[in-house]
Amino acid sequence: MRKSKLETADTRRRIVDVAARAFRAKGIQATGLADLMADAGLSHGGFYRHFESKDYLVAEACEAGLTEIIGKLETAAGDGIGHEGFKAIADAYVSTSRRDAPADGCPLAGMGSELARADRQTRAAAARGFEGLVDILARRSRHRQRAVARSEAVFALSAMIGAVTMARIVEDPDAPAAILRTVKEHLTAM
Amino acid sequence: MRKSKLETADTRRRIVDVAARAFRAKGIQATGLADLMADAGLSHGGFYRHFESKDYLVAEACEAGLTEIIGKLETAAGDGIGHEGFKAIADAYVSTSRRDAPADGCPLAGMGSELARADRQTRAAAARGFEGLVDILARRSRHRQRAVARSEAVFALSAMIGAVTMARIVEDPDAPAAILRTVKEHLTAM
DNA sequence: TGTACATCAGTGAACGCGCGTTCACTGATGTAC
DNA sequence: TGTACATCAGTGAACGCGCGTTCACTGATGTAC
Repeated sequence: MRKSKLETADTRRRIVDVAARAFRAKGIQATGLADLMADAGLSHGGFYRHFESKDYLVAEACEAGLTEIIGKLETAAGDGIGHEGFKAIADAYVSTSRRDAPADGCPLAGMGSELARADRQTRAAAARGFEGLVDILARRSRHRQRAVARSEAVFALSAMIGAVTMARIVEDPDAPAAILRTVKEHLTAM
Repeated sequence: MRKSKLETADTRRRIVDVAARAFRAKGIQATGLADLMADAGLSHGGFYRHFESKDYLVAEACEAGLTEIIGKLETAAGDGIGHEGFKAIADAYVSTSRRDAPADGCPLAGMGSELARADRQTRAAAARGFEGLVDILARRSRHRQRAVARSEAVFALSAMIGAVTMARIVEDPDAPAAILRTVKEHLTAM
């Protein structure tokens, strides 16, 4: 049953991908390894051929999810190097479609409060992702001074994360859209 | 062993209090009923004399935590009816001491991503709390028009929730304070 | 007000269940000659 | 290049554990007369 090195690497990648989606959509604790492995087309016993423990996978999945969303947002910004790009990123992040698809969204919004209690490696990955997001925003700020641009980016990103989190909690069908629209307006006016 | 109605009501209140603190600090799923009951000075078997299920307690604890934080923030605002009050609330919410004491903090920041996956009752309680927080901010806005004041409050609160969540994730000992400081500056400048 | 009985708050053992993790096994892949 | 053996990816059953929930029991409280 041994698989080739290529297949092995592919399997590992598949597990991380599936996990990155599931953790964002269902939460870290609520996602069992057996379900994860089944989604990746494997039985659960093989998990430990690829990862030392669930925690190690969590850290990698967190990193992968953040890399993915950063890529998507940069694509959304297009060649918008200036403030147009900033607005495009905010628009893409704080969107109803993203709210309704947490599996494809930002790990910081999808599993924020769980990340605060995760182990060091996972928190470090999340922190790097946060920095990355701050960066792609700051580079497109209206402000020339780096410190000011970064400061604005940290504020904007905090609002974006908070808004998407809240939009996913609120029950009333109109409320989430209202929260997202409101935050988006303030962000584009920055 | 039957207890008086007064004692019964007191026990129930104690369980909700203990739960409201534990859920914010350790997360909903990570908090077991047995631990909770032990913290309240009881054995776990008696839980179902007070609540139909864990989910019912979660909803009540969420409501209690939000009522508590709203009260604290109004106290922090003092008689600051105007914009001074707004700044005082932002200051109290986005503070290092609050970051380091999630049990006493805001449920929306402490268990945000778990709330997004909670049942209808809990999400409704969280939504009411969000509205309450928006209200105490909006009432102290610089803006006269109600709609504008509310819009500003939604944006500010989103940033506050996101900032505290992120400040709890980030590893580097200086970074959380930097995030909170940055967001606070932008909020007070609103 | 006093008595007899029903109620029920709290105890502690037990339940089934799903979790993360381990393990013996299989057989294709990788490697050494 | 071909052969013999070691490696190890994946399987599926099993592990101990802690979870939410149930239950028989206890005795003090509440209630009906």
